[in-house]
Amino acid sequence: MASSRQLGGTLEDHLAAFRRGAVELIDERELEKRVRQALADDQPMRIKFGMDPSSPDLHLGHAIPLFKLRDLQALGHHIVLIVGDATAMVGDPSGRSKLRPVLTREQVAANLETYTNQAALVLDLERTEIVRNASWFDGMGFEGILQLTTRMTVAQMIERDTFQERLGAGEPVGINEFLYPLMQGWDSVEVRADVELGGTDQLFNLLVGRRLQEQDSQRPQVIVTTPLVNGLDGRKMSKSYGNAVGLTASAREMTFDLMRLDDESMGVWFLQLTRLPEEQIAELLEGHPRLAKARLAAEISGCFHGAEAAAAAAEAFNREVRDKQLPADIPEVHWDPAFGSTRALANLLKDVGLVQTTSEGRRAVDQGGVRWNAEVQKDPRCEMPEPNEPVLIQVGKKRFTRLLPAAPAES
RNA sequence: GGGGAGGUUCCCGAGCGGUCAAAGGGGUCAGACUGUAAAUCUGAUGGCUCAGCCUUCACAGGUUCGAAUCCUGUUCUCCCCA
Repeated sequence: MASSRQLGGTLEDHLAAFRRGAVELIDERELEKRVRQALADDQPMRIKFGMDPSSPDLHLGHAIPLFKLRDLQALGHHIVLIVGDATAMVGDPSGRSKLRPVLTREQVAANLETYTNQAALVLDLERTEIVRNASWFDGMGFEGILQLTTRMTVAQMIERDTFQERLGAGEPVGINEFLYPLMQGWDSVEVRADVELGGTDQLFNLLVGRRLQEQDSQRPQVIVTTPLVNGLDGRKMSKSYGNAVGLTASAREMTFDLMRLDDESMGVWFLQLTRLPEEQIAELLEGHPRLAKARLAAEISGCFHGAEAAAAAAEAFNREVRDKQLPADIPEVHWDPAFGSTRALANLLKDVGLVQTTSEGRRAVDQGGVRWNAEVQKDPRCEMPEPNEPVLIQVGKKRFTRLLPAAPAES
C-alpha cells in the first residue's frame, strides 16, 4: 500500500531536492545510485548535518542547509542533527583566518538550547534525530582520541587551505584545530551517515568523514555542500560583522534588513532561502529589482512569521523608508528631572537613550543629523527646555524617540 | 635549548623620546545622491562638566622635565637553527 511507504516522491524529486543550490555533490552518480536503492527498498537515507553551538545565535546563512534538510525530510528521509557540543569546544577552523578561542563546557551548554530552538524554526524536530556528539566523545578517553589521531597525517591535514594560508602568513594554527576535522568525520561513522550536508567551507571536514567511514568499512557518505551567502554588505555573513539577519529577527527586522541587500545577491538568496521554482526566480530577477527584493523579503519573512506579519512589515517599510513617514511605534520617554546636570542637547540625547555617549550625541548634532520636532539642531550645547508637549527627537534616519512631559508623580 | 621578529585605538596596519588620542585602509555613524539598495562623493569616528581635562598603544615596574616610542621582568604569537 502506498500509504505505508516511508519515502514519497519520484527519483527526480529526490535528486532535485539534493541538487537545488548545491555547490558540490560528491559524488553525483553515487548519490543517484543510493537514492534509487533507497526508493526501491523504501528505506529513508540517513542525512547528517552538524551544528556547533559556538555562538549564541543562528542567522539566515545557517538556514540554507536547514531548508534543504526540510525538503529532504518532507520526502521522507531521516535527518540526523548533530549538536556539536564536543566539537564546539575545539573550535572549527573552517573559514577562519584566526586561531579560535576554546569554548568552555558552560558556554557551549548555554548555547545549546537556543540552537535547537532556532533550528526548529525551519526543521520539524519531532521527526528529526538529535544527538550531541559529546555523547560519544566524552566516553572515548585518551586512548580513543589517540586512535583517532592516527588516522591522518600532518601532511594530509595541512593540505587544507585555511591551514595553508595561516601557515603561509605566519599565523598561529593550534594543534587542537587538527582534531576538529577528525571529530566531525568521526561523527559520520557514529551515525552511519549516508549523506552529509555542509557549507562549502566544510568540504575538508566532510571529506574526512568519507575517509574515516571507508576505514571502518562503511560506505562513504555522499557530500552536498551549500554556498555561504554573503551578508547584507557583501562580506561573508557573520554575527561579528553585524551584517547577518538572525533567525529570531522579527518580521520587521527581517524585511528592513533584506531590503538593504545588494541587487547582485538576490539570485542566490532566492535560490537558497526560498522554495520558489527556479523559473519563477529567473522571472522575478528580470523585473524591477525593487519588486524582486520586496518579494524576497516577503518570502523569507513570511516563512518565519507568516504572510500577514510579512505584509505588515512590508507596508511599514514602504511607509517609513520609501515615503519617509514616521514609524508606527516610536519609543516614548518621559522627561525625568534626573536627566543630567545639564540639559544640553547632546547630553539629553544620551539620557533619552538615542545615543550611547555624549560625544556621539555631540557629533550627531554637529553633523546635522539631529532633529527636534523636525527642526535640524546645530548646537550640541543648546539647552533644551523641559517639554510641555510631546517632542519628537530624531537622530539620523532611523532613530526616533518621543520625549513626553514628566510623568505625574507616583502616589 | 639557541637566535631573531613581533603584540598599537572595533578590525587590519603605520608610528619608534616631545608637534600622538596616535597616519592610511576597512567597518560604523552622519550628510548628499538613489529604486529600498549597491556603487560613488563629503564629514565624523576614546571619554567627559569640551578652546580644557581624563583614560588608551600586551602586563608590571624603571629611566626621563616628558614614553606607544628607551631599560628590566612577565606573558602571548611568529620565524630560523637544534
